Formats: sequence, structure tokens, C-alpha cells
Amino acid sequence: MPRTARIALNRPLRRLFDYLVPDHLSLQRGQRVVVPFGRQSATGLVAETDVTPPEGITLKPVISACEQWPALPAETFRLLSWASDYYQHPLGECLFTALPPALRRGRPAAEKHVVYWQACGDPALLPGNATKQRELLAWLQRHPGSVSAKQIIQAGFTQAQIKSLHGKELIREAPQPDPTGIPEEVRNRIPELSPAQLDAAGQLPTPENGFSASLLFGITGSGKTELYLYYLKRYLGNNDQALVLVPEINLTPQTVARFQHYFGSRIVVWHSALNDAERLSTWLKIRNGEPVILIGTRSAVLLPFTGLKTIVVDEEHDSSYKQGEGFRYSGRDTAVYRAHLNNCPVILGSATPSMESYHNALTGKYALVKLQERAGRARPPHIKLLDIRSRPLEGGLSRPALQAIEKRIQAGEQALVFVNRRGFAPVMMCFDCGHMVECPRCDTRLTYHRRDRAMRCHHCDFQTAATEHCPKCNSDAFKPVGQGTERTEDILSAQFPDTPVVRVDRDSTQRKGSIQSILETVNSGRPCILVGTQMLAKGHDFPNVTLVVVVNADGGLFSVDFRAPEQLIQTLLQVSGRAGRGEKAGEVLIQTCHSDHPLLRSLAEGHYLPVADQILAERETGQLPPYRAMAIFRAEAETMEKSLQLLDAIKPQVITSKVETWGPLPALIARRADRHRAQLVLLCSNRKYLNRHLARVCETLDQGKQPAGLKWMIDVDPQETG
DNA sequence: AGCACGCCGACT
DNA sequence: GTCGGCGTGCTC
Repeated sequence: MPRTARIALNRPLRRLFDYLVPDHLSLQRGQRVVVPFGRQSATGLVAETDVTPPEGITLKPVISACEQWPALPAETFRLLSWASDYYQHPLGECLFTALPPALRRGRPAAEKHVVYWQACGDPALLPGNATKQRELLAWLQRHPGSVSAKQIIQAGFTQAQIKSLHGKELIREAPQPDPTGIPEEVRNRIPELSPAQLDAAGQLPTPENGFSASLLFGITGSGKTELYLYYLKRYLGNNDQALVLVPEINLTPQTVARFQHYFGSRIVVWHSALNDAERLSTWLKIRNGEPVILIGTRSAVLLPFTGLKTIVVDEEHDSSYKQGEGFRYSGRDTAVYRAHLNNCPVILGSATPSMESYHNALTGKYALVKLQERAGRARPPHIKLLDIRSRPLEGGLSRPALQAIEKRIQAGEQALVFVNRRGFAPVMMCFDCGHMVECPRCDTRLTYHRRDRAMRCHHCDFQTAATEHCPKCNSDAFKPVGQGTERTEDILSAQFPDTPVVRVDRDSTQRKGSIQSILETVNSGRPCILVGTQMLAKGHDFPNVTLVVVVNADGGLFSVDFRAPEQLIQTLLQVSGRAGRGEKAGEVLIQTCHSDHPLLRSLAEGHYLPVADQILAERETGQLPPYRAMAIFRAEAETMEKSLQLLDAIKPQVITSKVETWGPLPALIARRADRHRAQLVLLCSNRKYLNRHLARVCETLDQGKQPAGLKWMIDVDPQETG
């Protein structure tokens, strides 16, 4: 009986391919192999062994195994199989996202040999004219232990100098410095918690209890990070691995430094800015079971951990945890499933939990742990709604708002003015005829990039040089309309000529080092006014900001997207949290035309959960997520008719007594890169049923032939419903 | 996704 | 007469 193996390839195919296993190979699931595929060869992953191949096909033999061990250990493999099934994405592509680029391309699973050097000779033996070599030798002597050639060259020396010192036997190759060596004082450091924090920490289920999911609801400034650090210090064994997921923008050097303060070199990072070598190096550490604590973004949840004992998902409500294209998985939900597979705890932290997680907490699926006291002496800010109906505005600001700012400035404090323009980028507009330049290939406007005076489309790769005159009427009143912050900035500068007004938005922070000078101004503690968008809502701590003014709160209140109110409330609370982080109490003024809107009124009470309860009640009435599972069938083609036609054709197939559909309808951005997009929304109260149902529809779609140029995909638990 | 095979237009 | 356009179909 010849041995066989079923191989998954990194191709968008919902099928696997069977091969013969040569006698000299022994293969197991998750192992990386090279197989012949058509006229070429490809890297594949063993999905199953000893399979019964389909009839009438002559199997080709596997060419080789890339290594003796499975690149994807059993638990990681199961996680990815689950994700492939849950998100209806081809297994091969799912499995390959867990490999670093080098291993996807079939490169060996080993790091390039890195040479380390250390000084071992007397500089006096060098000839008098060898000044550079003497400098290098002295530099090496000042760095005890060993230093890599790369570090030496980064310090301004050359490979030739290393070579010639080595020739004179004044330096020698040294073993790699111990990367896990953590100084004793770091090893013993434990964060000091307030009584409230200690109380919350005590309520979190520990790893001994096996699987648990906890929603840590901690208001902004309550010190959730200290709690994570304390928990890891207390419960993570010396040989255990841990995963801390963060949204991309939160993974700053400051965040990493905070973790390193307690865990030193056990901390490793995973994010989009790593190069291929760094990715491979970190991947190997994880795969080898080194006891690291990984701080990473979404895709870190797919890494091949072998000793994972705790998972933390920080800012779990953040929508960037959901991948918006290709393999559309949720990093947060995958983390919960992974904790389940690993029989370990997962802690979901947020000051503004998602409706999904909060609902799970209310139904007892998750433990709900509250941390409602601000760390230190800081108190929660006082939130006030400021109705601006029939009030004159200057640069978006009402008289009372300006007066409030003035009061703070005179008291020697700082104010933050928040312009709520989510995803709003500057476009070129003609002030004579009102013309705005649109992308020729998408239903979007081009955005203006000051840096190279170019206009670009954010939805395809189109770009063109910005013109001086309006392309339509040739007027020279053709200027970028910004994020709405410039005018507010101008008004504030005019009103408060003696106070620095600092604008923080995509445009003003593009210049290198500008963020640094902004932070310096703010951290000096002197009176100033910060004006900005989304960027100001997260992360940075401005201890002397005591007033937050929200210029326009109404954007998300009446949106077509059912998640918009949730996101608005979350943003408003996050930005409110910027006020009063120091010792002085904070005040928040929210300008709105709907001061009687129930969500805003509830928000003004200052507590998130009652607002969340209200949003949940609305979701329940409409039977929207989390009360029903949602999935979207998306289609795109060169005409809208073709896209709608496909969705119309599958609609009778997906509708059952249990599955409701909306549409098909053109997508919010109907044309993107000259492709016309449509969608069919599915809702079902039984998640399992919907999953099986989707799988069946996928299968029939795969078998039937689609017209050329027509593409379809499924988005399970969509974040964007537009 | 790749890649080859295949059938129609403008070129040395 | 051929080079090459990208439509279609296949990969164990």
C-alpha cells in the first residue's frame, strides 16, 4: 500500500492535492514540503496523511520535505483549520499566513549565520597610523560581551576594519550573547497596583483554571496595562509563552518599553514594519517554544506558539482587529478560540467594549471584571452636552466653548479641541465652481498630498500631479479642503494670540520629527490648545489637558452603517479620557445639534455601560449582531449588472426559513479600481447553521463556472457593512 | 495564483 | 508569413 499525503498550497483554491510519499520520507501534518505542481514546483503544507485519492488520477511523488519537523504544530494547525472553515477562506491561504514570507517562498527555516565579535588583544600592538582600527578596538572593549558585525557597521565602522583586526588576532569570533538573560532587578520587578487594580486582578480567572475569557472593562486611565503586567508577572511561568495583541497604532516604542521594564528581553514584537529577516527570526523563536511574551498586531495570533499560557487582547473593540480583505479573520475572535484550544485564559481589555464582547459578558460566556477607578489621583471627567442649534459658530466652535477654553488657558491649563472626522482626508476643491477631483477608476475623490503635491486615490493606485487651476473652470481658487482642522486652528490662534495652538492631524504630523516637537510643547505643561482628529483620541497621555471640546458629534448618529453609533460613542469616550489625567479634574464639552438624542444624553452621565445597554437594546430590536450572526456575500465585475446578477442568482439558494437576506445592493463605494461591487447581506440566528449553509453555497459556486472577470467572496462577521 | 494552450490582429 | 494579445482551463 503506497503512502499518500494531502497537500495545501498557497493558492486561492478551495481544494487540496494528493501526492505519493516516497519511502525515504516520513511526513506529518503541518510539515513543509516541495511538490510538483503543474509544470512547476511549489511549497506546500501537509494537511493530511494516508488519504484515499480521487479516482482516475495518477499521483506524483512529493519532491522533498523542507525540514523534519512540522512548521505548523498541531494546535496552530487546528486553529487555522477552524479559521478556514469559520471565515470560508481556502485552507492553503490560511495556513500560509502563519508562515513568515521567507518560509512561504521555500527558504530554509534557519537564520543566516550571524557573526559576533569581541576584543581580545592589546591596542598597543597596532601600528600608529591605524587610527580607525584602534577606535574600533577601543569601542569593542567598551562593549563587554559580544557585538554583531551589523551593530559594528551601524556604529560607523567597516567590514575591512573588522577583517584586518581579526587578521592581527586582536579580536575574535564570539558566541551569541544570551538573549534570554534578564537582569536580576528586572526579573524581580512587580508593578505596584492600587487597591482597585488589585481587586480587579483578583477577579480574573488564572491559568490554573484552564480556559477562561474575561472582559476587563477598565475606564480610560484606570491602568489596564499595569494589570496585564501584574497578571503576567504573577501567573506566567518562566518557560511559558504569552501573547499580547494590540491595534497597530498602539504598538509604539513606549508601549514596548513599558513591558520591557518588567520582562526585559522576554519581550518580542510582531507588526507590519518588520522586514523578512526579523519576521523569520521572531517566528523561529515562537516556534522553538522560547518563553517569550509577544506584543503584536492582528496576525500575531496566528503564530506557531507551542507553550502559550495567556492571551491578552488590548482595546478589544478596535475595528482594526478585523482584516478587511483576503482572509477576513478577526484577530480578537481568533484569540478567544485559540485560548479555548490551549485551555488557557484570554483577557479582553477595553474602556469601551464592543457590543459582541459586552453581550458575551452579560450572558455569562465571559467573566466581566470592572476597573472603574482612575489610577493615581485622577478623577473621571465631567461630560456636558452643548446644543449648538441656532448658535453662531466660528471655525466650528460656539461661544460657550470658546469661553470654556479661555477659562482653562487663564488657569494655566491646556485644552484639546477634537474634530470628529473619521477617515476624512483633504481633497482638492474649486472655490468658484465647487468641483472636486474624482478618481477616474473609483467612486471616490482624490486626496491631496502636500509632501509631493500629488493627488492620490486611497482605493486604488491612481495618482496624478496636483494642478494650480481648477481642471473644470480654470479658476485659481483651487485649494485643498482639509480635515476641518485648519479653520478651527486659525480661529483659535486669532482668539488666543498669546497661546500656542498645535494642530495634530495626518497632514501636520507627516513632517518628520513634528510629532516630537508637538509632544514637547504639550509635555512642558504650559498653556496650549491642541486641535486634531482621530489621532488625538488614543494613546498619548497629556496630563495637563483639563478640557476637551468635541466640535461635531453628530456624524455617526444617523448613519446607514449599524455600527456607526457604537463607534461614535467609543470615540467620544476615548477622547474624553484625554481630559483630566493628571491631578486636576477634567471637563468635556460635546457640541451637538441633537442634545436630546438618547445615546448622547446617556453618554453625558459619564458611564459607558448604560450607553452600551441602550445600543444593545436597539440591536436586539433589529435582530442585528450580536443577536444574529451576519455574513456578506460580495461580488465584483466590470459591470454592476454582472455583480448584481450573480448575487440575484445565489439569493434563492441562501434564503431559507432561518436565513434572512438584504439586497443585493451596490456597495457604498460602488466602483473601485474600475470594478463594480455589490453585496448581499445574510442574517441568521444560528451561527452554526449559517456556517454550514455558507459552506454549501461556496461549494456549488466553486463547481459551477462563473463568467470571466467575476469575483465573489464571503465576509463573515463583517466590520464594514457599506 | 501561475502557467500553457489557443485562436485572431499588425508587423519585420 | 510570424509575434503576441489575453480569454480559458488545469494543476494531484
